[in-house]
Amino acid sequence: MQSFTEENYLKTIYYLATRQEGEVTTNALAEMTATRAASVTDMLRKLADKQLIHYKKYQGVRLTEEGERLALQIIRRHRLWEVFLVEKLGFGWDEVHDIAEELEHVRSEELVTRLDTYLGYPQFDPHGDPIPTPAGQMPETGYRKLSEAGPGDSIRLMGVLEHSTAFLQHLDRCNLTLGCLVTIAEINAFDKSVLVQIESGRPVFVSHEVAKNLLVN
Amino acid sequence: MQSFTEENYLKTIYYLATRQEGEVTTNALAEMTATRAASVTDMLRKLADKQLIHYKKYQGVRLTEEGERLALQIIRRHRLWEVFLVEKLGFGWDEVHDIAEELEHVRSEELVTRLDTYLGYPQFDPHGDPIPTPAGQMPETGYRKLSEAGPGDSIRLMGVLEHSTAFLQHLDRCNLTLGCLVTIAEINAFDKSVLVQIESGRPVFVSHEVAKNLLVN
DNA sequence: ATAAAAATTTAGACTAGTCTAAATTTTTAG
DNA sequence: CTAAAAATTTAGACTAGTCTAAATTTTTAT
Ligand SMILES: [Mn+2]
Ligand SMILES: [Mn+2]
Ligand SMILES: [Mn+2]
Ligand SMILES: [Mn+2]
Repeated sequence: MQSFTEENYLKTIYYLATRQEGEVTTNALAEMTATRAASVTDMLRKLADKQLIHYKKYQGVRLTEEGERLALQIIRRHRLWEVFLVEKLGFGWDEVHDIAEELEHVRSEELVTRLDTYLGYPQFDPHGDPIPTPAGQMPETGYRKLSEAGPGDSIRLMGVLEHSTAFLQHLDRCNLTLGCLVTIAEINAFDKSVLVQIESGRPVFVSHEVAKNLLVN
Repeated sequence: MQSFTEENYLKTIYYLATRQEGEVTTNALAEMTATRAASVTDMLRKLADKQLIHYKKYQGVRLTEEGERLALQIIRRHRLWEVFLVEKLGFGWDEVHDIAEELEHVRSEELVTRLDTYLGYPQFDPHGDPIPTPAGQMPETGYRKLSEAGPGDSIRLMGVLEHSTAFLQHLDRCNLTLGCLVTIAEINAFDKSVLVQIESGRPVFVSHEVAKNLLVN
C-alpha cells in the first residue's frame, strides 16, 4: 500500500517519462513536486526498495512494470473523477484538477469500477486526455500539436497539454472548445501565430505559445 | 487548515459528546481512534492551541464553537458522500462507511455544495442519520430506540445506531429496511427480544441487542 | 481519611517526509 | 584532458503523529 506522497511521486515520474527520452532526473522531480532534490533522493531510495522504480545513484530513474501499473491506476482515477466533476456536478474544466488531485487517492477498487460504469465508460477526460483502461493500458491517441499543422489544414480540437486555470479560461474566451472543427486560415511568418477559422463562428488568433499546447485531430 | 488526523479527532469528540453527559475523556478517545492515551493527550494539546477544544489537564475535553462547526462540516461531507455512493453508484448501505471515511476529507466548499444540489438536498444518509445543514446545524430527529417501544406500538424504522457491516447485513437478511412500518407483536419477558410484524411480510424476531440499535418513528 | 486503583500526562523514542548545508559524482567547456 | 559547473547524494535536523514506560493526578473503596 502506498502513501499519498508515494502515489504522487509515481504519477510524476510517469508524467516526466512520457515527456522526454531516457531516465527521469532528480532535479526534474524536485521541480514538479515542489520539493528539494535531497527530499527526492530520499523518496527514490524508498520507491526503489519497494521495487516500484529502477534507480541507480546519479543515473536517474525509470518506473518498473509494477510502478507503471500503479501510476496508471492513479491517473485513471484522476481522470474519471474529472469527468464526474464536469459531467455530473457541472464544474468548469478549469476548476476540476485540484479536486481530482485529492479524489484520486481514495482507495477502493470497487469505487473506481462503479464510477466508471456510472459515467458510461468514458474514453477521455474533460481535457481530452485518454483514460487508462481498467487493465492498466494508456490508450494511444495519435494527436499532434496545433503548432505543427499547416495552412489550409482542417482539424478538430482534441486536447490540451497545459492544464492551468489561466490557459483553459483563455481557450473558453476564444470559443475554442474541445471537439470543435477549425481550419487554419493563415500562419504568421514572424511570430508563428495561427489564424484559425472555427466551424460556426468568427476567426480567432492563436499565439504560437497557445498553439503548442493544443492537441488536434 | 486541519490535517486528516485533526479532522478525525474533532469528529470523534463530537460523536462521543453526543453519547454521554459531560466532558469527553482521553481514554474514550483513545479507544475510538484506536490509538493510545498518550497520543491522544498530545493531540488534545494541539487542538486546544488551535482553539478547537476546551481542555484542562485531567479534566476531559469539549468542542469550542469553532471546533463543533468543523466537526459538523466533516460529518456533513461524510453523510452526503454516503448518499452519493448508495443512490448514484448503487453500493449497499453496509459498504459505504469506509469509503466515505476517506471522501469526507476532500477539501472543497464548492464540491460539497454541488454534490448536495446534485443529490437533491437529502435530509438523511443511508443509515437514517440526519445531514447537518450547510450553516452547520445538526437537525433534531426525535427518534427513540426500538427497545423502548411497547407491545402494540406501530412504528416506522428510521435509523441505526450501529454502522458495522455485520449489523447492517443482519438487518438486510431480516428484511428490516429503513422506512418500513412495523408493529410490535410481543416482547419476551425473559430476554427482552421483540417480535415485530413487518407491514407487508412475515413476523421477525429482533434480539434486545439489535433493538437497542434501531431507531424508530 | 487514606490507600489502592484507574485515568491521564510526561519523557523519550521512532517513522515519514521534509529541509539546509556540505560532500561527492557527473557533465561540460576550454 | 582537465578544471569548473551542475547535478546529485549524504549528513544532520525538524515536524506530525505515533508508541512504551514511568510519573502524576484523580477517583474509588475501604
Ligand atoms: Mn487533472
Ligand atoms: Mn485532465
Ligand atoms: Mn458512516
Ligand atoms: Mn452513515
